[in-house]
Amino acid sequence: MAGEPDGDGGLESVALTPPTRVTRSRATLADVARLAGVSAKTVSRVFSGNAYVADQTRDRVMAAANRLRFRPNDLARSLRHGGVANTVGFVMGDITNQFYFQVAAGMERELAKHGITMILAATEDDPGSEERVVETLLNQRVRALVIVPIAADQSYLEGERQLGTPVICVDRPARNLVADAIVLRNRSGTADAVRALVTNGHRRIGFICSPGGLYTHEQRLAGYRDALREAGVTDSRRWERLKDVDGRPDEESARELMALPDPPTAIVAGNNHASAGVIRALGERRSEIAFIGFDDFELADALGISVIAYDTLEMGRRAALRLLERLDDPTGPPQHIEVDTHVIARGSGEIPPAS
Amino acid sequence: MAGEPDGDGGLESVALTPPTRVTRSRATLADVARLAGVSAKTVSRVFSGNAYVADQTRDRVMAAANRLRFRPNDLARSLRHGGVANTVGFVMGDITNQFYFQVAAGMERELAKHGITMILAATEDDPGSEERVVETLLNQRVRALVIVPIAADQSYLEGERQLGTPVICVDRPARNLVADAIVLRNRSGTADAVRALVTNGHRRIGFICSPGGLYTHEQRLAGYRDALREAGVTDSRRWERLKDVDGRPDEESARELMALPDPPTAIVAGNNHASAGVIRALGERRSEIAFIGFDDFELADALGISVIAYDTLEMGRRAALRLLERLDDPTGPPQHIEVDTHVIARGSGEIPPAS
DNA sequence: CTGTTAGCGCTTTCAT
DNA sequence: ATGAAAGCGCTAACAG
Repeated sequence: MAGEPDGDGGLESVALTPPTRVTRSRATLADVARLAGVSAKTVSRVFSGNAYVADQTRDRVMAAANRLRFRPNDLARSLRHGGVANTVGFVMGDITNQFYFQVAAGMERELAKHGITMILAATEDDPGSEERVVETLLNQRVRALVIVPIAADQSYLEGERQLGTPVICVDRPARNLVADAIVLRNRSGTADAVRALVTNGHRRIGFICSPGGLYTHEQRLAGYRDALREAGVTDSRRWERLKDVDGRPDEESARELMALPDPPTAIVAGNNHASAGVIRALGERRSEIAFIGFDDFELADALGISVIAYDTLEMGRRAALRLLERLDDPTGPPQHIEVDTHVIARGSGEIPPAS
Repeated sequence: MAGEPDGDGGLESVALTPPTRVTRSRATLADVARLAGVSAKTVSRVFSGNAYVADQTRDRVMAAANRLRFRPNDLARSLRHGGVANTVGFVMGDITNQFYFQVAAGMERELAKHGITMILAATEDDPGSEERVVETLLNQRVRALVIVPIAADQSYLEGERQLGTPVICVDRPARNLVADAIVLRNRSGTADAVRALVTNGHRRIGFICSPGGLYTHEQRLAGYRDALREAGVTDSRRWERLKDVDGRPDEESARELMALPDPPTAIVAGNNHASAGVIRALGERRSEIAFIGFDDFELADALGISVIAYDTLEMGRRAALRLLERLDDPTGPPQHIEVDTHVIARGSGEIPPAS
């Protein structure tokens, strides 16, 4: 029992710490202070950085800290410091959707620069779970919340906002809550694509997108209609296929359009799932019918597929920047920020109508 | 200025909330206790769930809590509870790589079932930043660490492990650290694909993959060689193109192979970047040369590209499960877990050699 | 069933 | 430049 089996004697007679505990527990500020022969506050000063500590004292503290593998406890630090952690919560929808993760990536990069870490949570696109998930994050005292709203209503967050927790919505605006929103240029972005097709001579242009009812999809549908109205096409409803309306998956919708007596000469997909469906449906006829899809995807360039693209990382970055501004100054009206979209011409969207 | 321009007046006179305080601060347990006329501990019991509290008392507490918008502070709770938070840290490499995010997704889903939240951090594939990033997480007292190792050595984590923080490595094993590892069946998975090509009559099979030096890529290369050796092909080195060896990007490597006097009749790509390069290089000749790529990708099915696939979510899930086991029982030897891979035949890999 | 006391690890006063 | 005491919000360990 006695005898210092681990040979840490020999140094400046540090018999201060108990010999050999079976489960060595983590060293605390006080442990370091004891070993260094200073007060806890001095150790605190060394680790907080911004304070006057004599170089010699600092060295002694650091030596003791390293020896004990001391690691400051951010939990305690945060608690003492107003009870707010140095974290930000991000509430995504379907966690396997890479769009959300790209947003998360953009956020993380920006937040990391400011020493803020990100806590992740997912609603799995279940409206009912949103409030519960948000609560988990709030209980962890995140400094701000970035969410992709899925519940019908975000008014439950009003109290938090008043308590000083900024809420930033991504991809869709919040409902019944004063919050900043970072969304895509959905409507005019889609209109741009349709206009390009019209310019190229197309008049019969299909629009395929499911599910309906989502903010983004509604906006894109509106953009599609805008452009066709401008072009004087009055019967565009005939070419619209929205799953919630007709209950058909996108691929089938595309086949259906192609089977019409006067099939569309061009098709626009409202998201990348719809794109996949259309591309499958087109099959060998990919070179006959023009196609543009909303959302870029891997290898789309290698395959010559034109898309309405945007910088997903940028969305996250903007969310993070807005959030940092809010932390600095919580006042001011909510901002509605649109992230730009642009049509990338890769071939499929430039196919002229077969005459 | 006055006059409620937006007309949200007229609703049920909601003057319950105090008029307008400039900075209302967050309610604490003590506040709730005071309002409910009970002790703090009783409120604590109500919110911890597992304790005997009279129904009537509970109701009174809940009423007070709701009135004050009370929200338990997990920071304080964790501090009191051994100073360990209910979080797990995940250290990814390049945060924009969707592979890592799929892993994160699988983890999140499993951890969420156990009420554990995930904190995210990225090394951006910079070996030098790994230790710093890990430190940030450890200071937040995560209960466990899941990392995609990038630094040359993980021995700096040995102390933490001894202190009871499990470390799980994903995609690559750790070096100089006792830690569980969840990796893909890289070697035999690649061999499977090459064997399928051989069975189909191919003998000249190219392998393209960059960068070299990574564990995963080395394993896959070894699998490729295994299968060719089995088939009695002795000059396979001629068909290998590894960026760190020849400094060429994958697409160029593929063109180079195709330009040989006796070009390969089949090509295997060692990761999805390499796949993109090969597909670009193949271009119109996609129907002549067989191709199989490691890593599945979006729309690969729609495009008829055969791949060596695996369940990325499963990787994350396995990491989470292993982690939960370790939390229960920190002892036991490190496990090396391989997640299965399988060849998905979609056409490109089944093209016979041109004779 | 409920309350009191003490303290988790740290930092903010205020001294010195 | 350093230290002592108090307390952030919560919960074990005891009472009662």
